[in-house]
Amino acid sequence: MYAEVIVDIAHSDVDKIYDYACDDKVSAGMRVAVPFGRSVTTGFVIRVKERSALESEKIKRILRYDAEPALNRECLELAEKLSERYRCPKALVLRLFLPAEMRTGKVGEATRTFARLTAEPFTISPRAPQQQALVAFLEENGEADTAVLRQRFPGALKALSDKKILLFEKRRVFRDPYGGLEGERREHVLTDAQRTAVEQIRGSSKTVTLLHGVTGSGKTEVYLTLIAEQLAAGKTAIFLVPEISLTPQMLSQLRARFGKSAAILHSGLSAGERFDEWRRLREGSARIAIGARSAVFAPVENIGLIVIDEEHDGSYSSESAPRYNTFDIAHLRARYNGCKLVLGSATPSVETYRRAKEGKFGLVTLPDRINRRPLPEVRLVDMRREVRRGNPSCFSSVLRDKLETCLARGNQAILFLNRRGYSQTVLCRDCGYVAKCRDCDVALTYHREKVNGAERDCLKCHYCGTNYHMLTACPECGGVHLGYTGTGTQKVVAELKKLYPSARVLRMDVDTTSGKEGHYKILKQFASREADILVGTQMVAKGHDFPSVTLVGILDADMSLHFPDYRSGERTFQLVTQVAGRSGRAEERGEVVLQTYDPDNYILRFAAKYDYAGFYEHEIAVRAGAAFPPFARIVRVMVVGSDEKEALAALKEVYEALERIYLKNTDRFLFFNKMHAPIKRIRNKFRYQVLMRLTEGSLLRQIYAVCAECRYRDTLVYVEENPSNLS
DNA sequence: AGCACGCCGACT
DNA sequence: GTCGGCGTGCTC
Repeated sequence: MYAEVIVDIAHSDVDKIYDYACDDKVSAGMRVAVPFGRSVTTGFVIRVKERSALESEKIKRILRYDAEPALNRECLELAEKLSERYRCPKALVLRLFLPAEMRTGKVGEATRTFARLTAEPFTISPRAPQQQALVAFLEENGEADTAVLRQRFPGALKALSDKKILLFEKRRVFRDPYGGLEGERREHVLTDAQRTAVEQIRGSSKTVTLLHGVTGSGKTEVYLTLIAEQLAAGKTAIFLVPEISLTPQMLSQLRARFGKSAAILHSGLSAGERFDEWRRLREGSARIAIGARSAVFAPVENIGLIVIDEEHDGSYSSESAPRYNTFDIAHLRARYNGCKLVLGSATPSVETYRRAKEGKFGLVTLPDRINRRPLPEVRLVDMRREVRRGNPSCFSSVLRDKLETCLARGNQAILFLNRRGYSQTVLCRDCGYVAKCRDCDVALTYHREKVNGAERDCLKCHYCGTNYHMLTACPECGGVHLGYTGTGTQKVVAELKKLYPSARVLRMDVDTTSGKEGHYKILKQFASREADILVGTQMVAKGHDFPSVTLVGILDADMSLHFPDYRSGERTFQLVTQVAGRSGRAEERGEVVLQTYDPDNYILRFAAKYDYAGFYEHEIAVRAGAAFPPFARIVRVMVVGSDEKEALAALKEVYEALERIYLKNTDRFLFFNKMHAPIKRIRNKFRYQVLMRLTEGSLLRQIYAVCAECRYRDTLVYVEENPSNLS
């Protein structure tokens, strides 16, 4: 027998099939160890065959193989498609299907030792109550984990073991990442609207259905009902959420509902736990995979439903090779399994909503919050008038009034500002110098933090993370008149403390949420009312449910509006709607103050009225008029390298190859040019781009092929489709 | 990815 | 004369 093997080396030179001799126990999908060159490598069997076309003296033998296949038929076919589609080595795609722990081999199977009583007769001294108790415990339970026994009956375990009264057995166990996270089981009563939604999705003839429900409309209950149905029918399910939504509350809710049939794959797990969750799915003892983007590759078979919650969320696109899109993978898997794919959002992406309106996707709507609770009222505040009235602070007088009322009533408030640090930039008022990072073409942000009670200030690069000492004088002209522009979350907190010394303020941004449970700690503190005001960046906008929050302040709604990106309007609408949705989720009606320098902006106007349909109609007309996606495709080829000369050579080569495509197909191009990337350098790597706008996608294959050909020692060339970030 | 082979510069 | 630089090419 011969096995066709892909070696687990992510390099295009070795991205081909190698034949190895093997015995008949080897099957497709298995991981194998093979001699390769003069070393031994891991590989994946993609096919087994009777004979090989190669001369037999060239063929080596498989050294070792796993007991059972790690990858099923579906994974192998999907991997093949994806490596074609993204023009990347098959090894790179195959890795997506396996937990990283499996490759590094650092994690083994966990074992526990279980003890039971011997069948031989024995007696125990009445003077040893611990030993008596342990024996009684085992008589009742049959057997028990020695770790438990050691803890409950200290000392007795060793004594009984020495007397040969106990028999031990070592067994493989799955690590349980939820230690004590049992959550309480509760009734799941659907509202009429939810029941109708469930029926509509169930009855739809379409593979993909968009569940468009306003914030607080109870979409999660709809997903869970549909998932439970599939489990009852003996099928499996995949439930995808943005990483940040995997809060302990959500996990315990899922655990309470689905018990151990749910496997949760998230970044907070230890390597061993993640590995075991993956194995429980592969072996079928867990049948729902819940997790962020990468869980779309979960090793489940016979899928009955795939859900992508918060469908519009940017975290569903992979930022590193292979740059896959979660929806594409989910769609392929749904079609392979003949099951439904549900996309849920209060603010669907324009692209998704368009496909739903055109009838390509089913469309199901939850127009009201649960129990018809009203959405919070949004007040647009014109910050230009505040400035004219002599209020230079980042809080309008309206916001201050409402904050005072909110605090006086014992409620909580959330203030949202999408900029971390204290001030955005530091500049010299004498010569105009702006502090910049040494390794990036980026202005530094001023940070002022309390560390162990002492104020510490520094300059931080938000692209590479480097810290610099704060300036005392301008390095260019020696001037000492330094100025600060742009307010960040740290400054907001400082101002709040000045205005309301007794208010307890928490800050949530990447600087306060380090560590694997960083988010959770802050959210828990706020939920248990250890603080009155939560100040944060966009991470405060996502799906949290704080019943006491009755006021949301959006300090600078224009920030994301003026990003040089065709999706900035869409993103602003989503952000404003999502963060506004945090207000008034319980009995008391919520309020939102939306501060802007552009109060007539249509995006903000529609967001203030929660008018998604209005926003969509306007936005789609703008996109059609300007020939932007979904009416065109933006393709950016990035050339990134630390050697400027080599990067430029790569740019020249790839540009010339792309130009040949362009010249043959000018009718399909709306734009074609090469240039510096807007940020010319990040982490000391020079960045260039070829930017294209195409009328349709048929040339993409050629573009990917051209980039795959362009190989340099130290320069990366890659393709981005409709990039969400053009920096 | 490794690792060998192979062809040109400064050294005991 | 040799040691060693890393460009090029191969691994079933």
